[in-house]
Amino acid sequence: MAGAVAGWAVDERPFADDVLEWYGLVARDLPWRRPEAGPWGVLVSEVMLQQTPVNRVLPVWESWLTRWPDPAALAAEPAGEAVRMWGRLGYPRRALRLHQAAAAIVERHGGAVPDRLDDLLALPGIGTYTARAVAAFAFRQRHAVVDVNVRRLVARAVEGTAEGPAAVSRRDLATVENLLPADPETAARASAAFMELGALVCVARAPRCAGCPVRERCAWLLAGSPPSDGPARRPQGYAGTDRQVRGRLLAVLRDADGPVDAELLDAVWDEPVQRDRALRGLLDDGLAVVAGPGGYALPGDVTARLPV
DNA sequence: AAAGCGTGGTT
DNA sequence: TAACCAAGCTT
Repeated sequence: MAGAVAGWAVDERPFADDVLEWYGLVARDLPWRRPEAGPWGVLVSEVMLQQTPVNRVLPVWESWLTRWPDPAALAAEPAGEAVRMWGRLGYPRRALRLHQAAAAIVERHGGAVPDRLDDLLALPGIGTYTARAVAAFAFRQRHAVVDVNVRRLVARAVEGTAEGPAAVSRRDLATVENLLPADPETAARASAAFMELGALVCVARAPRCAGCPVRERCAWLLAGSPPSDGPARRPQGYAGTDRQVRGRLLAVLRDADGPVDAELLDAVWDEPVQRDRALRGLLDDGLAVVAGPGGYALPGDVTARLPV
């Protein structure tokens, strides 16, 4: 058994074992991975991490959990406080939905984060990825947890292609589940390890294959690292979009203690049609409310001035 | 089911 | 420097 560990030939040893061994050596000590984080801490971290890098989440997560150590504490405050605490994490609708999720957890589950996949999935802002992540990481269940990192890792290591699919499919879930060890606790750890490998080594731009624990069996590397064949993803674009205007408007509301006059909002964007459309969007989404004649505020910041 | 939704670091 | 990229969800 040349090159074998404990009787495994390289291609017989489970994929997850190689990744788990690597994970044991290099895993980051992230606060939401510690047992004391609890299910609420895990849930909050997963929502904050949606489309947002770890380093930016860390300080906000700490403040959030200190102020709102359980769902009931958050649900007891106005939604606007959640939006304000969210700060500049981006996609502030997540703060609103996290507040709604906290209320739903209090109402439907007695204030305890549910441990069943379908109960998690029914919460606002919790989709396929997040529900599985919470069930696996907080409750140590065996579920395929497939995010962009895992899609890319599987595309390369298993399928031999440079890029993963844009969205999760049933087939992806099945493929990943087949890679999971049978024991739930080990499977949960493996799920974190897959994501960590995608985040630290099998990265999008310039993968660090030399330090990869599965380089000897990676289909993409064995095929000579062929470039992506599919069409290029169309760029996001941000400058000049409604998103940028919404961001500026909301920043003004967030940084104020209470209602602000419309003139303050007018100052953030010259073009009135787009500005009004963006403001209307914030109102429609519940991220802002009318606060008296010509005034606007975060939801809950409206105490003194009410619409006439 | 494709498009909308923030923000900032990296290359 | 402009483009890319980051633990997605919703409609």
